[in-house]
Amino acid sequence: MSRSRTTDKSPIPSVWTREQRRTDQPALSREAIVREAIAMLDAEGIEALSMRKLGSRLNAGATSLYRHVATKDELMELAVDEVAAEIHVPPAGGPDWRAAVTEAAGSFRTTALRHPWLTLVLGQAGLAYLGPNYMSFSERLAALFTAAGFPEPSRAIDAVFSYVIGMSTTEAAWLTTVARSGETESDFVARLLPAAQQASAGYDHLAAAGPETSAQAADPAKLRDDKFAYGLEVVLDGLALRLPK
Amino acid sequence: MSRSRTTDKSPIPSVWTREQRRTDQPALSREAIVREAIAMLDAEGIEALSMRKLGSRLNAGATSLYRHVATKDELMELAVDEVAAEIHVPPAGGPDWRAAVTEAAGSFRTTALRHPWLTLVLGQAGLAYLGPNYMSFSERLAALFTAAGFPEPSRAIDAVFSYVIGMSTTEAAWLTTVARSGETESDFVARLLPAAQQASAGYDHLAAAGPETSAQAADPAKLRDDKFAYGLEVVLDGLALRLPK
DNA sequence: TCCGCTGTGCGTACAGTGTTCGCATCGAAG
DNA sequence: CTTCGATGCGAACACTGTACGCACAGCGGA
Repeated sequence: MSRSRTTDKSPIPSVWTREQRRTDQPALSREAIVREAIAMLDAEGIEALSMRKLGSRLNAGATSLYRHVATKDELMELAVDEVAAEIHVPPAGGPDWRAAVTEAAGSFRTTALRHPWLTLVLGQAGLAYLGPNYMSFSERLAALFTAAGFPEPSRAIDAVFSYVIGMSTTEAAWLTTVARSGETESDFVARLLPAAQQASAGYDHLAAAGPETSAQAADPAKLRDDKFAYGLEVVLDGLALRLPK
Repeated sequence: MSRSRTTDKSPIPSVWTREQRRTDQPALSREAIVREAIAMLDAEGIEALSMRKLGSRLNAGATSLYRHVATKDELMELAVDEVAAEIHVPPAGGPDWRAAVTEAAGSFRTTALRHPWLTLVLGQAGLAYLGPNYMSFSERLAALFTAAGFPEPSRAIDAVFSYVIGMSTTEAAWLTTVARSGETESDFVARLLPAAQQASAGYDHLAAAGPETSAQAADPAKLRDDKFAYGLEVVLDGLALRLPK
């Protein structure tokens, strides 16, 4: 049933078969494990990832994974760092620092929404930000903000990216709940609307201020984009005031 | 071993004994369960909470809890809402909206740091923000921002509190890792310093911009306070620009 | 050719987890 | 006294992460 790399005590040990194995079933390796884990996390969510399922996806036993990864937590940190490589940060020194930061922030957000488990792990993670890709992400940010002329670049970065992380976390949680419902975001919003309105009955200011009008159920994704952009502009405006003129 | 409300088929059923039971061992109730769950979460962290342990803490079997709570996830949402009541929001209409928002933001942060599992659950939560306490928290915020004169109060709230949530999540994750180490924050920082410096070797801007100088290991808590306050000022400055003058 | 050695896979097992089910018990209502 | 709905709970199910020890493959040296 469970078969390892060798099909069955290969009768004719030739270079061909061995080559084929190498590419066809690339053995168990840290990279392959992390890659497959990310695929599972993206497809089925964080609570669906178990070492046993991951193992059988790789045609391996669950405990074989532990030869390449110390623990499941470590695997999660590796996954975080792998995904951190997807975040794009424009080169430092460009003419328009706001555009560059906006690009980096947006790239973080889309990455976090593409991998909705990212923020969850970041919220638990021991020291996920010590991984090479996350470090290089931080380094490029530092370069960007330093070149922009901020006297305390790390404080500026923390301000912007705390906002970005907070918003992305909230959005990712929302999208996960939507996904679990099996509906489209619009349908889910429409179905949730009465409950939300009932829950906010008696809260005058919430009802007046809230965006829970049915007109906006039309394109919730655009609404989220706008909300993110708005808050980001707010933070960047606040930061601009601190730039030595 | 495990004993229920009745000590042992009480021989003399009197009002006294019954009264005593009522107050002494307040039976299993949703409130008691949630309260004890929060105590466990605060004391031992989110991964230490299991239905069995919680049950035995309440002198009850694990499965008895399910009479009062549908599922563990639901219990977590109840815990979140319970804790949301601790967040203080000043009354709307005061003369200094910045001070009021600063107070609310700070109260959210200290609550999140007092219950480091809060942000974790918020990041997973289906619709935790529909609980009564969280709703009333949102309502008071809406009142505050509306009275301050913001044309789009919900956007302003989202901007500020995305920042607050992001920063609090990061801090809570950090504090959890520190707590797991069993050391004080200062000691942990000191011990981590060489590793961090080695990890950032070769990253020029990180080394220059980062706060990883040993001088600051002295009072890390104050450093965090300052960082939070700084970012909050940034966001509030950006928001102030949008206030109709 | 054989011998060990090292690295890798995995079957088994352990101590837990959330949750379901059916039975026992109990206080109050009729 | 009987009946009934609410409550507690022991046993069980299907999982989980992971430690341990055995099996075997490939390899460098004798």
